[in-house]
Amino acid sequence: MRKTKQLKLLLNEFNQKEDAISIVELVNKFSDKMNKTTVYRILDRFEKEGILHWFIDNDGLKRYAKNKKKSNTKEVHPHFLCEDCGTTSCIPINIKLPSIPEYIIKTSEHLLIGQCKNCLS
Amino acid sequence: MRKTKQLKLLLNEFNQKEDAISIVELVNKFSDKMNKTTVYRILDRFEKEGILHWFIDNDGLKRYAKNKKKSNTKEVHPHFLCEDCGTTSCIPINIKLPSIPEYIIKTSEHLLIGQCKNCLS
DNA sequence: TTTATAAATGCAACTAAATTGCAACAAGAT
DNA sequence: ATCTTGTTGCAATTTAGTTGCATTTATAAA
Repeated sequence: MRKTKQLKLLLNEFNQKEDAISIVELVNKFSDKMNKTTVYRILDRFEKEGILHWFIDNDGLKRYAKNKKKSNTKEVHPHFLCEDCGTTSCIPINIKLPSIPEYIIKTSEHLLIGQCKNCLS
Repeated sequence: MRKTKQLKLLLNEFNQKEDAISIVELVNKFSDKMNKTTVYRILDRFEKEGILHWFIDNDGLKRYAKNKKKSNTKEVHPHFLCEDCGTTSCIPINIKLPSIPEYIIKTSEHLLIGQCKNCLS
């Protein structure tokens, strides 16, 4: 991966804050710095490289967040969406998956919705 | 709610099969029977009435499924998506939610992805 | 330092899901 | 049978995401 200006800007964004960021948010924020197509493509590359992972939030928007460890193995963890401030973040815990007879579960997505610590005070 | 022809068609569809159905699927299936806007609006009404509930699948598409009990209280249960046949269905079990310090969890969405019983045989 | 080249970007056009406003229609109450 | 208003159809619009292609640029090699 070439270290382009655009790539550095996006990488920096994810290093600044831990939260999951929607593509739309990034496209808007950097609309004067890079083309929206570029945002999509860089995020796609980051995901393939194991730097970011993504999930679909309850609005149907794709959100990206940093991976804790640089590994290709996708760690299953829930994401938390604060109804008040809209912040979405990774929750570093394990969800105990039920085993369902006659079904094979390969992966899963978990979105917890409520109020975050900032909005509770 | 008026019992229109279009409403009956959609209601019947959900009574026929238990699976969660994407709006896109319904719009296509009934393209000669009703306008796509009508599909969206009827589903919206069904949800408000507590007949259906919805969730976003991993493609970002909205899917609707029948509620077990006619109640406004949203029951939390996981949904299962079969990677092979694309079938998406409600799994009638309880997911044990972790309690996260300083967070309040009001509701949650769980999407399990793998192979369903039909595709395993 | 210059050159070559493949990766990356910008742009414009496009697809597809979902929404909106408004006129026309029809369910069902009176 | 008529009236009222909930409901539908239609066309236009919004928004997320994708694609093809020409241009640019990071970086490795000369």
